[in-house]
Amino acid sequence: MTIENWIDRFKGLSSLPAAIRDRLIERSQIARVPAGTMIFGPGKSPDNLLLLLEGTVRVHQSSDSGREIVLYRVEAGQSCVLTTACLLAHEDYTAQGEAETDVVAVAIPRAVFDDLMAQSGDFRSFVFMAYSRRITDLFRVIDDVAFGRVDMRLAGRLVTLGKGLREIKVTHQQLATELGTAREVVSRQMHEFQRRGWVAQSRGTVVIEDRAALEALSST
Amino acid sequence: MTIENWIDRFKGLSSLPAAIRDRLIERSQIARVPAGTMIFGPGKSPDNLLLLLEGTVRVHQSSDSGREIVLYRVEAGQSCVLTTACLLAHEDYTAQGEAETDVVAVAIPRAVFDDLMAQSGDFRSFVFMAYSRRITDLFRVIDDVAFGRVDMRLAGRLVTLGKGLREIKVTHQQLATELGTAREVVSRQMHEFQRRGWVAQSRGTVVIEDRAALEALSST
DNA sequence: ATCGTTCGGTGACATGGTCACTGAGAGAAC
DNA sequence: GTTCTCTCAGTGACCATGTCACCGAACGAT
Repeated sequence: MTIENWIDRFKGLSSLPAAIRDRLIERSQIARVPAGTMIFGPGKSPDNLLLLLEGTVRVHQSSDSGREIVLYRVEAGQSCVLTTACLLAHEDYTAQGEAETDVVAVAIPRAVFDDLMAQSGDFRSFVFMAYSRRITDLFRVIDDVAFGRVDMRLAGRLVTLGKGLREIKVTHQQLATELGTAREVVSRQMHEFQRRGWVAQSRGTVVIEDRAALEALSST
Repeated sequence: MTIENWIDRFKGLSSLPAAIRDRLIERSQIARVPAGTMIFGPGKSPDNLLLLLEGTVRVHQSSDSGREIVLYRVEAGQSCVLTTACLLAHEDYTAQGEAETDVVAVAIPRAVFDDLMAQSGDFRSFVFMAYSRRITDLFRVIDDVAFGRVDMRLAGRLVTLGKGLREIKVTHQQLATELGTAREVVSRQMHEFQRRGWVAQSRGTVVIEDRAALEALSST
């Protein structure tokens, strides 16, 4: 699949009529963003809707006190759609989005987005479906933070961050940010996981020794 | 203002062209819902977009363990817009909306909503503006729950629930649900507020004795 | 090899959540 | 009015989590 055929990488867009597809391809641009770039954030509202072709965007929120929490990730094949509310409503979010890896994305200008919303029911469905997904993510975060236990959440996060690999490059501080907790709390839990033989650790890396045990704990 | 002129009660809708306004009025219905009714929730996705004319809808989330947290309130002049994502994406939310008072609302059927999204840029702006507001609310909840202190949050909630009145009809359990915490925690904090002379309590009611002190604490 | 920085470990303490139980208040039933 | 019952609030003990202060180990740069 060439990069020009990017539309078919988005499930909800492949059913668009040919005329709309052509306009979309013609009026949008491919953007390449290096890892670490802040894509949107306080005082930096994006003027495009991004559809990710490669890489991931991590969206997180920082508190005044310096603690942070990861809200969700935008993966390849998904869109930064919550920013469109911001984009169209001229309102600033306190959340910020950062390229976690090098990112390749389709940038759809605001005016084109608005046209498509007007002209295509399929595009509207695509957008609302993406909204639905993100809002569900946010509900999940609220549930976890308000009612979840740190050990379960940490175990689950290790499994998903591991993506099936044995070794994860991540610091305790980064894990704390994932969960919205403090580094010391992660250190203590990781120590306990290590004691049980579920993980092995060295500076900046975690090795998963017993994925099943972590999964079991995370779904208690 | 008669109830037929409800459109002008919604800031973002009053600029709609006359033709659209007429269609909207013609194809929507006024719904009256008694206090306590569950308007949407797990397994009950609404098939209308509701615009509130009178009353308030409280949207909250329940955990498996029985604890609950209030996510936001929809007031008169606002819309239950997050449910439209659900409505159009056929996806169930875990959150539920409940009429907190008797509610009078305009019910816009799904098909009409979709037509309006296609035909009116002003309507699209209205919808995205409402989204933006709700999502900002959710970010705020996450920030509070993850990083906030309960004494500050409780003080703030007492002030807003009080709406300027001296006396609030609310139980400790209800206050706990507002904040997503446990009743005992609220009882202890209320005891402390009482000791400081900021509130007086009796069964099921709280009297605010020193609003300024509560406000000061809530914005520490 | 040394220095400076980042990362992780740890103890003491404060805050918040859970559990088990108590008694007080208010309306219903008698 | 008295009693019964149910909801609401208070409390102590304990556990989980967050904060603070500080330490040493690991690593990269020079």
